Amino acid sequence: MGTLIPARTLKGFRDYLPQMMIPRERIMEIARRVYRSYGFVPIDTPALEYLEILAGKGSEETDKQLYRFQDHGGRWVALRFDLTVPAARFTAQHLNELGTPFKRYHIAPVWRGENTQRGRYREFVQCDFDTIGTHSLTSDIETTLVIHDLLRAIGFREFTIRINNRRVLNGLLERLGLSDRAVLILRALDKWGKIGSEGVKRELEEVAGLTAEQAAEVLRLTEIHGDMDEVLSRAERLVQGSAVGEEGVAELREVVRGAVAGGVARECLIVDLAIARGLDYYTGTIYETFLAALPGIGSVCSGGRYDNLAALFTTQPLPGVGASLGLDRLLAAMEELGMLEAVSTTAPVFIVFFDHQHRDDYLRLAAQLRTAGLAVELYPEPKKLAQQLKYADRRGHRVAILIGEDEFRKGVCQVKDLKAGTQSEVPLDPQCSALIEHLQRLLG
RNA sequence: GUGGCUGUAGCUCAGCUGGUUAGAGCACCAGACUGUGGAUCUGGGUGUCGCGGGUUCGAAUCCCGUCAGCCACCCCA
Repeated sequence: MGTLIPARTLKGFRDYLPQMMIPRERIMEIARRVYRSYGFVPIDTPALEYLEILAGKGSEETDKQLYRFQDHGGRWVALRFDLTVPAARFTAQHLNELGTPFKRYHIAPVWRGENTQRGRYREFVQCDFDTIGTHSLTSDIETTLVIHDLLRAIGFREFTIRINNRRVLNGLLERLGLSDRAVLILRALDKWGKIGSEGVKRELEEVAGLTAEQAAEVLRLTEIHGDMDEVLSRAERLVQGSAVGEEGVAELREVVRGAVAGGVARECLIVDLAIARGLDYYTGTIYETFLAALPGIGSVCSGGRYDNLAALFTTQPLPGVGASLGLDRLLAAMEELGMLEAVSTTAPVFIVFFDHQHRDDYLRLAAQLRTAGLAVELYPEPKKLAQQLKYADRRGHRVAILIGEDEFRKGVCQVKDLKAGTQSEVPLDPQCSALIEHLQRLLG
């Protein structure tokens, strides 16, 4: 008798049980459907890349979080920490076959060796979509529309897409002569929602070394709230004199107007001059999306515009814009909000197994129903009826079909609605057309 | 990565300052009910007290280490 190996998973890595995997796949399917409805096309890339492809591409922080090691051939390799850098490499490598603008989506796991927390894992799935190879703000607008459609399709009504433009921030900092400290300032500013004006002011002065007057100027960004048009005009005054800043405000105005014209509900869209996060490569529009019911979990869909994604891989400039839905974080939120139905079956129809003599009949019936597009599970053995029904009920099957000796003799079947508890007798013709019709009506 | 909290049954937890065979509710399994689930009743504990070591006559309880989860920082999806 050997020693058992403890069954366990690594910190930040998880198993997915059916009741988790079913909604997970459902959301991935929704994301695919929404992306495709805008003409985005799927791609995939390897999980593992040459280290030099990934190292130093995000921020200092993502560099630290990079899983890296030598492979069996002595090559230095790393697991991708996002899908954007691999997309840059991919686009540079296949540019001639792709042509621009290139709209791709990519749903795949990424890895970051950081400390874990609720909604924060070391392996998680991102659902990216990007439009590469165009400067047009139409694509920024479309990105907003996709985020909006996506969250609505998943079932959210109350969420806010916070939108800003890096140029607005850069313009303001330029005007204040603080461009060299942009990173520190944006980092401090970004904490506003958490530590408040006083906290940000302190950090601006102590960490970024701003004077009290400069800090106050920067903080004015956070004081601008309310109506979008009002926010935009005030932003305009704030950056007055800076060409970059004025350009940023103009872009922001155009994107917001376009998004509303394209169908984004006004209450879902907020111009928030204080959002600054995102990886260092963003240069224009930036997006963050928060759930009204659970803002604490962080942004569930972030992104932005970058001027030159693939500068390190090709001399050809490749601007682009896109965003990424954090599937695992979103699911953690939905679980906390009780939005996940406890279903652990993928087949709405359940066939009770009465009698071994009739196995072929059950198999034939199941096949006919599947041909009609219905997902059907046949219980594998003639256990007690009560147990089979209990099993079907627990799993979340919607209807059970009962055919025993009596039914076979009469040429009918019992169709039991497991949710309503009602049952009706349906004739069994050779094509099962009456049954199929009945089931389709029952299942909507 | 830094600091803190937690870890007892499938789940939520109780188990006082160390003391005999480790408990509750829910869930689960079996039966009452060999053709009707969610209800009721009866029966069943389903457990390496996360793991390893130490202190002790004796450890779920105290100490150290480790693994994991959570919280804050950091950063981010």
